[in-house]
Amino acid sequence: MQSSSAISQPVRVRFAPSPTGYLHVGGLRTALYNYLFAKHHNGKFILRIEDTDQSRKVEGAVESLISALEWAGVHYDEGPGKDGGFGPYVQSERLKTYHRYAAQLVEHGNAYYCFCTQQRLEDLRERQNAQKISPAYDRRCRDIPKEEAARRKDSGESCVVRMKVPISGDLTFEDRIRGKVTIAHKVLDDQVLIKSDGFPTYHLAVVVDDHLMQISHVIRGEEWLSSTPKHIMLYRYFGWNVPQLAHLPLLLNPDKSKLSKRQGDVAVEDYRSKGYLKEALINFVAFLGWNPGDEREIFTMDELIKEFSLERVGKAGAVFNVEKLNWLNFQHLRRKTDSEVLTMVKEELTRWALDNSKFTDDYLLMVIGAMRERVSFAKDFVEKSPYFFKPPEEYDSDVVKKRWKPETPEYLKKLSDEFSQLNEPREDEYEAVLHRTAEALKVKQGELIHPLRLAVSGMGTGPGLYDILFIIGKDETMRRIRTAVEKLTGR
RNA sequence: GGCCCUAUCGUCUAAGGGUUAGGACGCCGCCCUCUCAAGGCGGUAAUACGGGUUCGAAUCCCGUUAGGGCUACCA
Repeated sequence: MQSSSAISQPVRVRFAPSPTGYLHVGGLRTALYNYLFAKHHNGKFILRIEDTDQSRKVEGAVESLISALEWAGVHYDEGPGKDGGFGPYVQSERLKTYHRYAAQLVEHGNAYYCFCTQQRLEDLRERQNAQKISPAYDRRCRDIPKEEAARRKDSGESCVVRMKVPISGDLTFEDRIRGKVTIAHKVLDDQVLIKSDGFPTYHLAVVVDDHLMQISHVIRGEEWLSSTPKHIMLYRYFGWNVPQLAHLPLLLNPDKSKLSKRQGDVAVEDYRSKGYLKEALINFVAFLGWNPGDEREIFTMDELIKEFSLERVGKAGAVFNVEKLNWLNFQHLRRKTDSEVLTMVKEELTRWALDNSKFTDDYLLMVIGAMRERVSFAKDFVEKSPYFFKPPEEYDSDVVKKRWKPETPEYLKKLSDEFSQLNEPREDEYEAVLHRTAEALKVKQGELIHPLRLAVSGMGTGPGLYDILFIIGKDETMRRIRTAVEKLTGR
């Protein structure tokens, strides 16, 4: 159906969400694939709002959709607020257009007015279910003479527009991901195109808009695969070229059901607020159903644009697995420059209501250097090593049990005395002193290192002890030793 | 129920007739080491099942099973 000239047609793709709430991670992936495909081919990525269902409209949903996309770096070239000559990009603002094309369909005998009440339709469906036959419209209004239908419509009788589906035969189309798909006409319903409230259904609006907006490739979720034949039929009725089609596999819960709330977070905003990097989320979501064909795993947006192709998109649904997302977050976080991390750590300190101004950039940079290899999230700098920002308030009881012995206070006091002799010591000077002290005490270094770590940090894990001491400084070290000895002696 | 789609380690996936079925996450072990990480090395674990086609099948065909989607005046 596509002539060879269609190949040189500029690439124009769209993401067309309904404004019914937040942006779902599945939606993010669909948007991302469209975006990557567009950018890879120097094409345009268009955002279109499909708000044809008045009852599901949610206030503020468009704004939250756009802000999530922008945050993720999936920027649209055309869409609400960015007219590229094909607007408006909100379907509720295009009602007249849909009516015009629906009228054309009726005119040509490819659609008809249907006056059946919703009550009759319900009864019909009930009867069909009882008889165990597939529920479908019985086409009662299909053969009402045009003049009569027009008269009834003009007299104000409530009606919808339905498309005429051929009774027999079948329809085959080519999907870029799934290959040939065939469906028999007889299992297709005479789909409603214009609802009685005057709004179009998805099926009419999507075809009209994709054509008018010169969409070259329709890349969308698999849930649309079974209604695609109806869309193709409409393209044919209108005499339009069908865009290339690509139906993406779905994103799944761990139990393989369709990804949903209840089983974890599904909103992009949830991941954003949990501290995930957009780079990680994008990288992760891109790999749910696509891979570059080699063993590289860490990709930036630009690299994804460079490598992306529909040919390498898989067919099977993919489980959204947070473990791997966490690992990717770690990978992307460690690729950030120190100054980028610095900005993030400052934000975290503010969030934790810790006095930001108390710490110089140089100080924070030292903390970052010490913790970089140990954190997956920016918030970990504060959560995993709070001792860089305030003295320990308590001491890990397991570590106390294991490392704090009756003679420990005496050792630490001795160490503290030795430290007091030092003048702005560096890491290796602390180390040398500890080494000497251990020898003098005739104990192994571990007898000092572990309790000292506990005393200054309250915990048993973290960066090298001497790094910690250097960062918090001599005075603070001695202060913390004193406090620990007081609190942990004679428990 | 009907129609459509899908099926490789627990998870994401590579291998599009010939491989010891590869990589990554996770998990386990070892090395490194003051702890925890990071890093290095190693291990665990898969072609849903049954038939064909073929010298040869994860790969092609058919069936079964399982999962998913659709079946609205929702998208």
